[in-house]
Amino acid sequence: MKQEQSNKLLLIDGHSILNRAFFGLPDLTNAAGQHTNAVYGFLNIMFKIMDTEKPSYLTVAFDEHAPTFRHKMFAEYKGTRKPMADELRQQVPMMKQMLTAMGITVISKEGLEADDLLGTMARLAEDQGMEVTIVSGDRDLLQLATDHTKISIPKTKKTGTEIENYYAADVAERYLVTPTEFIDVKALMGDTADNIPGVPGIGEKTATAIISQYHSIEAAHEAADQLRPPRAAKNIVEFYDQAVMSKELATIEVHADITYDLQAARLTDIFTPEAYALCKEWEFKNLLGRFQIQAPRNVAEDAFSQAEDTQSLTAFAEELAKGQASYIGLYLAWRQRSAKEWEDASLAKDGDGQLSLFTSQKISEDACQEYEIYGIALSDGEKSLWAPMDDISCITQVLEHLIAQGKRLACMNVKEAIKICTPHLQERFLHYENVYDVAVAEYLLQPLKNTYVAEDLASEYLGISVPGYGETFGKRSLAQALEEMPKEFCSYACYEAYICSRVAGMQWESLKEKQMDDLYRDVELPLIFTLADMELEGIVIDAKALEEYGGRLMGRLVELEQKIYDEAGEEFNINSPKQLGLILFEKMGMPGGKKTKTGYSTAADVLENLAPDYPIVADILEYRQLAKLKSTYAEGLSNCIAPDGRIHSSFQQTVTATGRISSTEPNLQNIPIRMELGKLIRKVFHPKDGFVFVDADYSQIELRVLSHMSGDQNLIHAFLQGQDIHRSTASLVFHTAFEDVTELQRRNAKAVNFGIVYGISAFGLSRDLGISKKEAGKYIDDYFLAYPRMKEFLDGLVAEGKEAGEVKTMYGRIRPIPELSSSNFMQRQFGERIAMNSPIQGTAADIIKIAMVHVHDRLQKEGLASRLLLQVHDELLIEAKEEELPVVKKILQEEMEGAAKLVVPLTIDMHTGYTWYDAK
DNA sequence: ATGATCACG
DNA sequence: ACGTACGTGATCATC
Repeated sequence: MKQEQSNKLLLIDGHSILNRAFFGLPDLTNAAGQHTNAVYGFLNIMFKIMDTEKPSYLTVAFDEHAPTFRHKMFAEYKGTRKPMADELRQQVPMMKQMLTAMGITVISKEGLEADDLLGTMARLAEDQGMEVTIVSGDRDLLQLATDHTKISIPKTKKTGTEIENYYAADVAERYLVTPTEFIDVKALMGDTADNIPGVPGIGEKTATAIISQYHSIEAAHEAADQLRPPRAAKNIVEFYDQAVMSKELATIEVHADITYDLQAARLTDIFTPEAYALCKEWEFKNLLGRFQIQAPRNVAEDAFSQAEDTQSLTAFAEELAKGQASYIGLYLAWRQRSAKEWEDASLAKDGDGQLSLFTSQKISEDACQEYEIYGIALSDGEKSLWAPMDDISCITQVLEHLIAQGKRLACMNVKEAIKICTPHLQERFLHYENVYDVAVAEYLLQPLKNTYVAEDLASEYLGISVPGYGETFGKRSLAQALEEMPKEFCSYACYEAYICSRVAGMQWESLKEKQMDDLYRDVELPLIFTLADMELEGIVIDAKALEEYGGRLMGRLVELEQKIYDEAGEEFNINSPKQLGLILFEKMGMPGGKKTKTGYSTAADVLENLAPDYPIVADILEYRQLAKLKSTYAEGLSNCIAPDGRIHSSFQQTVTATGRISSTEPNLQNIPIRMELGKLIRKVFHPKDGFVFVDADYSQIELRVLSHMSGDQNLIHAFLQGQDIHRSTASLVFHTAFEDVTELQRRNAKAVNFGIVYGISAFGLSRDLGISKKEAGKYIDDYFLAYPRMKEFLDGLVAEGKEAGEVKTMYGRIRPIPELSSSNFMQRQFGERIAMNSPIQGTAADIIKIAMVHVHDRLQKEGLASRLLLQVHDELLIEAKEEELPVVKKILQEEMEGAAKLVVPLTIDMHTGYTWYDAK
């Protein structure tokens, strides 16, 4: 950023602004669990002022010891003096680190408050003819305002940050006293937060009135007999010494004994690579745009060579193969066609008879049909190379060659590489041993990150800054980027390969340190292959049946819509919660269950309470249900059917905080089952000809995991006896003989069991059961009496979470919990529930992942045609060849139940059928 | 882009 | 005094 020459000095009251930012912004944390909101807010305020002021000099002043600046900070915070919040304290050194990285002068001095530093520097600078701006959230600084020193006070408002500016004249206008007199006003009225006693009985109004007339405490004292409120007059005399002392305390030092080298505070470019790296690390994505940094040159640009043809690529690859590097970074560029493009392609080809290209058979023969390949980047951790290439066989040739040399391929997305490189019927040349997924490994180390991209890894592991895809290419697709910015594209691809190759080894060491190397090697990495095959396989959908289903919904929806309009007396958008709320609660005057920030809540549980009294509500509920089924499932699924007649959902391995996998485009993990009408959707999921579905789901896996991890004998006993677990809980909690447990008792006990797994809270349980919080609390107490080890275990998890900042599953998967160190009670409470839930949910997730890998590998090893298609958290769906049915069932039973050795047995329920509906 | 709602485990 | 059950993703409306 080019600085205009000016004689402007910007001074920032560091702690004050940091504090402002901290309380003005919601708690932000980065993936590493660091709190960042204050630093982020500070930078925003600083940039905003710099943009308008364009100063040539800048200095930030801090108090020497953070706790000594306690004062005004918490004055606005209910007047109580708490220790500085931990989340804020942590950010003080971070802020200084950022400022230092930006080359900004940071000043602090033992025994001096920031106020005194600011005052002194301002005077020094003004004496040298500078224009000074002091930024602070503290109005006490107004006493420093002159004709050449401006006090800027940022205000965080809804619309953004607004800044109030005060020169001496502005102070006089706003407060009716001069900046110097402002001291006397404060001395009279006092300030508890600052330990300034003031004069009793004199508040802001009286103080201002007195000083604006007499201009100083001394003068007011002399004229005490004329002072207006008699009580003030009396007290000014009686407490005169105290008033004088207060004035001394309130006065900011402007001649402090410091050396301040103005020239050293001259601004150069603050957008340095170091600052950029910090912005990346702390995830200040909005600020990155301010940095002009292009691909940094510290990775030796000239090391990148560009190959135009396959031959030179092969030559380079051979060269790489001879090298010593144990990891070869790999970056495959691909673009998955959208459903729309498939549609267009099919239509276009329809006329000239090439539709067969997109039939199911063709695709299963050569899954690469799905991709457009643009090229490949390779790196050995020193040199990198990008080779444009659209023929997958050239790529596989090179990779096979590298693998034959014993190299390991490290890349950002092994699953896609597998899908691209491994046509179904060919023997797979990518194996567990010769690939390494940098993103999946990073997910284990930092499971809370939103994205796993090379540039973040570069700054974390290598300390270098690389622009992200969007920074260079904006919203361009890969194809557009390659077309319009070939040079940058080359650089980008090369960097990605370079980073993967460099990071892999370091990351592996981190995994070992954190004792997650086994988890990675034995579970997550093999799982990549399992998921790739599941995605390639897809699941057959009966498109016609799906359309009929949608049609049926449509018919009823039209009826309901009209009925609702009639009942409401007008037409409106039933899908709009806002409009619906107005109709129900204002126009029709229903008793307002008020909720949500934006207005009335119209959520199902609210409407259900109204349904018995208002027929329209029942219709709306039915309408909602049908609309959901139609848009999300009937239409949503239909849009995802590939030309092969199947749906190829994506399974995400780096998304959830607990270690579960998730499913997208479409989500096949939330297909309706609870309501019969929704469950019917499952009839459109078919096995292919000659195959049959086998669906196996774990029975109570989370409670079994809990019984194992807690070691509670009562829970273990129930599982060992094969008892109905909710009935058993009811029996123990309600002191009822097992056989005499009522349905209601069982239902309540079931809710309690859920509560335990979720991280119990009386409120949550009471809401779920529709009972009072007190009753719910009693249930919980009784539960812990019945299961003595359970409280100990759950408290232990919370303690562990607080101690280590993270909790672990049985297999060592970690879940950081920054919420536990929050000063916000609710946040902390949330953290405690996470600490209780994550090890349980996560261990169950680990176990089914192990089962998936084992099932997948056995199907493969035993040469079966049956395939694993879906995972739904505690359930696996297999498409089994009919002849293989017995062996498939055996495999499922053995591998799912044998996936973990717990003190209680793991059991599954299994069903077969010719639709997913029938297999449940 | 965000919030509300609702589908699943 | 506060205001909550844990984990996801898709859709629609609204900003």
